[in-house]
Amino acid sequence: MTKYLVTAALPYGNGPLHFGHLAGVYLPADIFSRHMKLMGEELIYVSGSDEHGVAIMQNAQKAGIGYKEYVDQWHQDHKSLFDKFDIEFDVFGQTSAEYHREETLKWFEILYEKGAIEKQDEKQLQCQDCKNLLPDRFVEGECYECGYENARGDECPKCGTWIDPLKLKNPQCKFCDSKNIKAIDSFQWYLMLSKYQKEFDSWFETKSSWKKTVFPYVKSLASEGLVNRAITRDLDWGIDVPLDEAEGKKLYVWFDAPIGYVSNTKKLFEGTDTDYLNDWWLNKDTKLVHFIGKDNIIFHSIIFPVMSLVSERAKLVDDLPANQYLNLSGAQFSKSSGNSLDSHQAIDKFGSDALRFYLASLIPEMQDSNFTWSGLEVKVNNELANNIGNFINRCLKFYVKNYPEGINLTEKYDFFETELFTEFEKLRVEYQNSLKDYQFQKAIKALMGIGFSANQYFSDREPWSKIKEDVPHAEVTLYTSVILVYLIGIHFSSLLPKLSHEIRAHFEEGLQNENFYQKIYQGEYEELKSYLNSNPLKIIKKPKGLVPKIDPDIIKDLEG
RNA sequence: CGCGGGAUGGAGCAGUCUGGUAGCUCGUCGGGCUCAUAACCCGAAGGUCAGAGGUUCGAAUCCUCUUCCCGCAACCA
Repeated sequence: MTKYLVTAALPYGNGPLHFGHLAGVYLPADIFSRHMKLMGEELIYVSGSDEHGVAIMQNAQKAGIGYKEYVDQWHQDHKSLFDKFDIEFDVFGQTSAEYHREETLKWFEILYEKGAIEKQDEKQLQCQDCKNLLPDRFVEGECYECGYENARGDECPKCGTWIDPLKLKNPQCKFCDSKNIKAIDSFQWYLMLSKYQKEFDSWFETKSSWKKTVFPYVKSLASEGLVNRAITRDLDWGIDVPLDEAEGKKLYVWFDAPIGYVSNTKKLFEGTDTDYLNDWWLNKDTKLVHFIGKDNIIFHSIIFPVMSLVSERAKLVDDLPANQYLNLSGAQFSKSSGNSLDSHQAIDKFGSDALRFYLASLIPEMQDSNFTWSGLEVKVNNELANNIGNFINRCLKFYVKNYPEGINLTEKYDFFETELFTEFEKLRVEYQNSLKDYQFQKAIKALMGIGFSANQYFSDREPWSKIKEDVPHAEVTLYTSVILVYLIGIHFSSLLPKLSHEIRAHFEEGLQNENFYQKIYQGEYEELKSYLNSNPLKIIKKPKGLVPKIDPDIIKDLEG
């Protein structure tokens, strides 16, 4: 039995999450996970905070608090944002936790024993005033290619040259601004990716079906030869390198971060009979899917797979549905340049249905997409509210007004034999197949199509006039439409869980039961049929507009 | 010639792998309806698919070149 191990890139515990993170990673992974679970698949959705690295150290120092305290704050902040967005992880842990350290050390030890990790000497810059070692980003100077004065230690922003920090002219320490910098002899441990080129190539060949923003890119990188990477740093925040001669060195954040997927799974099953390795990470029936943004492709397609291959503590990734970027008004989200917005404020103002709907429609599957406030207004008001929200409202209100006790028509009418139902099934299958293929735009289109068919049916049959001259005709229309409302409610549960729940809440308890509607989600209607045979279809809650429209004035304010 | 992706009606996108009279959502215009959140339904206008060349009976779709946009190696979805 195939089971699904879904991971979402560990958010870095160093700042607020923005819509790009949500639309690119957490939302698609959440929709996918909810969908597969509803389809009856065994699936876990794993993520957690990524909490090591220099950037965190710097910002914690700036904030004047301890590292652990600092990352705990962001962990809580991210968690609460995910809650508001109805992003439902099975586990959301922390890489600063002890269980993660233990798992990471196991990986290191195995890789080290197998010769995949080697010590190499290297020159490093050290500030002679503050005594800090200065890895790439912590030194600035003059580019030796183009002469640009503020080149960073890794890349010259002007000419794009990949900088060797040792060759920078007039290097300056980013910690204390001192220019008294010397190259000293040092050493680090390297992950010897180049040793595994062959194994990597033959594995990666089998992934040609990955999307074209991923496969050709990785293939071209790999064909240039896998590059060994330093996986230790001279820092005082992180996991200690478990070697005698590595005093004062920590594992580099990018080494331990992906192991976080594994360690968080371990945490999830702690105290149960489930073995996180044999039942999940090493199970050949497990399908491993990493949801990530495009910047993360190399780690998830090359580095972590090679680590897994050698350590044999994880199977290799099966699917890598990496997304492009969601931009804000045409430019990347960036707090430092002011191109940002407060995700918490936004979700508090508009709610998860509206934002999930808009962001899902913006999931940058093949190319960068663009968030705008007016886009939110247009999308939510014109599509979700006018199509779906309005159909539910017009239908339920009319129904309750005329048939407060419900209708039972099964004696003379079979909804499941109608053309409308056939059309519904076609769209439902399209919707679900698209979700399974990570094609979220297509899925939404199919879902909207159901709303359109429903409105069309309702309008064509004019129950408002038929009810005066041909009551049975009107009854069929209303009865059918209310069934559609129920079905729409069920099928929204992966995309908009709140709205879905609110729709279902209008129906009697038996229909609200999760096991009951899950069958329907899967396209099995027997139980629904027998329910309808013996019960009138009754609305138990006074209908009201479920999808409130967004006030254009609020949007104007936000854009102003 | 560093690498990868992209360029399709006013806007946002699908179609490109597996060539055969250009499709979807929104917007616009005209009509209908009044159950409903000024919502819904019907119809119309509007593009020759970044540019040039080539292959072909036929190309948005394959090939070549050009232009422009985005991203790119280790903090950043």
